[in-house]
Amino acid sequence: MKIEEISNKLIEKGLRVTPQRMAILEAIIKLNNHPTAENIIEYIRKNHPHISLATVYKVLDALVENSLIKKVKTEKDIMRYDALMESHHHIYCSDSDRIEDYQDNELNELLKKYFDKKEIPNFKIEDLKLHIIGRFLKTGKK
Amino acid sequence: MKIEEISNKLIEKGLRVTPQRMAILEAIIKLNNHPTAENIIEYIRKNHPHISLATVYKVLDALVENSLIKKVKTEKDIMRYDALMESHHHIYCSDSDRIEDYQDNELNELLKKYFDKKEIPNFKIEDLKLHIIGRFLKTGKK
DNA sequence: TATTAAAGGAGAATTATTCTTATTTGAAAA
DNA sequence: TTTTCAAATAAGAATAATTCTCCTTTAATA
Ligand SMILES: [Mn+2]
Ligand SMILES: [Mn+2]
Ligand SMILES: [Zn+2]
Ligand SMILES: [Zn+2]
Repeated sequence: MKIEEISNKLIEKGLRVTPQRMAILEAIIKLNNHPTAENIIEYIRKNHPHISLATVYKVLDALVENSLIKKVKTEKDIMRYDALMESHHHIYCSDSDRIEDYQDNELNELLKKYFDKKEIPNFKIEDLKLHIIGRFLKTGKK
Repeated sequence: MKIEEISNKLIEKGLRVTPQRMAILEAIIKLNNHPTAENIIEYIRKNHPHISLATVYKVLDALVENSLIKKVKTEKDIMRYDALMESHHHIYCSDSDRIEDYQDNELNELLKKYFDKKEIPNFKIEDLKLHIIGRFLKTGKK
């Protein structure tokens, strides 16, 4: 992803392009593995050592608010963020904090078809996210 | 659920039966809608006004540790708990904090069959939880 | 009833996040 | 280009959910 593509994302949403926003959005995209605010700050400080914690949190909120990133659900007291905006699923490792994306159109269609047929009374489905929980096998660990 | 059933759950796990544990486990079962620690304390204080916050958190941990309750994933900085231990899915309301259980064996079998066929490389699935996100319709609101 | 490891209570500490307020800055307008 | 100013950032204080520490109480066993 080029730097210009990142600033275009901000411009499209009517957000001012600032070095902080560029760095944070770039960090989430580059880090790629559902980083925490802490992970993002650590990454950014290499090139941008003076960024403020409060700015990071405010920028993250603004990016979520403007649909440039998403929050990831966890059962920990730490928020994680995701730059992949297409609706997708997650693989959760049950003995570490690793979270991987899982994109599978066949599954999406299977689910869509299922809930077209079997409606939930008084409920309008907007999104379906499967949490796939289990263990990564040690062979050839990523 | 009778009071004796609740103490039996504790005894089966080798946990000592204390009034605090009874009250907390009963609260989660009775409240039924994925309460927060705060919700639980508020409920319990009616009959048990002197329980300590620290105790509530410690008991919740012990109950999770011993598989008597589960943590519920949210994208908020507040933990929620669930007394329904069978593997099940959740309906998340996108404009409130409401979370409802969704139990559907047909869906479970569909998913199981799907992932028996389509394996994820180097990954052993232990559980599948669908997050159904959307809106409850106002008609006959619960 | 006595014993004792386990559990609870109280309040301080921690920590992720939010707030406040002064300062700076991106970008539109002149 | 310079001016303007709403919007954004920095810094540190505040907040709030949760955890910790340390002392007291108690459930279960003998
Ligand atoms: Mn918090
Ligand atoms: Mn917290
Ligand atoms: Zn993702
Ligand atoms: Zn549930």
